[in-house]
Amino acid sequence: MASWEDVHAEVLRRIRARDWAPGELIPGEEDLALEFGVARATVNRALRTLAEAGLIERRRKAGTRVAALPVRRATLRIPVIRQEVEGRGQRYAFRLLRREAEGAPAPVASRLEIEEGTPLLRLETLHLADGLPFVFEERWLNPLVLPLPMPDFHEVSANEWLVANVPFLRGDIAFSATAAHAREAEALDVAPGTALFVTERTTFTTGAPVTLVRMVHAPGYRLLAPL
Amino acid sequence: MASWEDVHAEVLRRIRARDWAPGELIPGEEDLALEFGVARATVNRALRTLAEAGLIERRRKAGTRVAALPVRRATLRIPVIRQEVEGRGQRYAFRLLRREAEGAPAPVASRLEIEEGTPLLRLETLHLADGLPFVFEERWLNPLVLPLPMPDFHEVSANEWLVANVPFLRGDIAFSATAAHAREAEALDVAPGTALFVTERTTFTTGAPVTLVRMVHAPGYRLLAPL
DNA sequence: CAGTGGTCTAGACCACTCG
DNA sequence: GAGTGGTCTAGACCACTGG
Repeated sequence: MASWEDVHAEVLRRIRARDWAPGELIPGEEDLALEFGVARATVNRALRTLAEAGLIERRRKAGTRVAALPVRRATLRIPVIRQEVEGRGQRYAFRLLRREAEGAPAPVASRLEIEEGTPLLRLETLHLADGLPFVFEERWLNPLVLPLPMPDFHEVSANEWLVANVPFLRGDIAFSATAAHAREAEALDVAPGTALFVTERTTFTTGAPVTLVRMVHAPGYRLLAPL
Repeated sequence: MASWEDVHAEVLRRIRARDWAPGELIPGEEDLALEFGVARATVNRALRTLAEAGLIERRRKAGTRVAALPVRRATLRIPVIRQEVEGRGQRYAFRLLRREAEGAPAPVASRLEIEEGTPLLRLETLHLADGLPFVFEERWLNPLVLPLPMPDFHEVSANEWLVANVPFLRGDIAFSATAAHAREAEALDVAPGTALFVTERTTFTTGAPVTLVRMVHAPGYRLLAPL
């Protein structure tokens, strides 16, 4: 009866039971430590975890309050595609459809924060699950930041090689819906205009972009996260 | 030069610089504490944070390894729709389009883990940003778990009232793409078949379901998260 | 300027799991 | 069985910020 998880559970219970209402100030760490018979550090750990989950808000001097409108946080796990496919019990394979040097077109340059026309490596890859199209990937790579030797991406997918070999400092990921255009429709073997789920990622190292990738998923794809 | 964030930064640097390669065992907490001149608890905090981010893997007795294929974790912030709209600097409004008691159809019953035909409250809401359709929401509510007095959802949106008034134990959130069917197309004022981004959430308290909600976003919607 | 959370320390015991 | 991470404690100092 003295672990931070016990404290966490009890505080959570009181919030849910509305013993402590939304917006209300709850007792300080010192008081709770005394009440639960634990060290203050233990209470701190429990409350910090609750704050990270968005359920309470903490400010020095002002104390700790139950969040009025808790902003839920969901954590997405983003594995490499091979692991995602194998995790479903399916056989993974991929085909490199295209690989060529090309100057950055305007929309790509803008997203990667570089000049239009900067030399990039353009890859198109089709990922397969049990032999069926799973994801169509269109990728722009900055050759300047890639460690050598760089593979030709026929043996190892760019997706996996990058994750294992090119660290990045910052990046973002965006999800959206799109109507399949001709090339995507052909690759995924669906009718043009089909509604598809899209994942786009940009990553950067210090100052320089690493890659921009757009992954268009086969119909029926769902991205699921616990709340 | 002695905070857990310093240790965190230095370990991260070594991983990125490949001083410690993927899959490799790194020194134990005791050793690192000695090297950095801090207490073991400080090292522990730094390494625990890195493990939560998926960059290292820790096991008792086995030690700590650099993740071979780091499974990136992205944290999504999921605010209520009003906050999302206002956060864009737009004016929020909503219209309750439908509100009626109805038995759970099979797909809904299945997702909520209840019997088909169980009495539920069905709501349809259109959320507006600057007067334009933003999200079309179709919601199934379990009236049994709702605290009284229950509003009629004309003044307060179900979205917001639930977040503030009905705690839940577990739930999940899923994202996908869909082709707008007739009712969604009409509500959002788009052509039927338009590719739209969909968010679906289910939430449960102890044993009982709280709500199932499907939110169809207007075209162009992107869900963005830092990596 | 004083109260609250944020963090650090040194030491200890425990839990898990590899060999 | 022994080594490693997981956690707890008691005490201390610090940083931020509200009144």
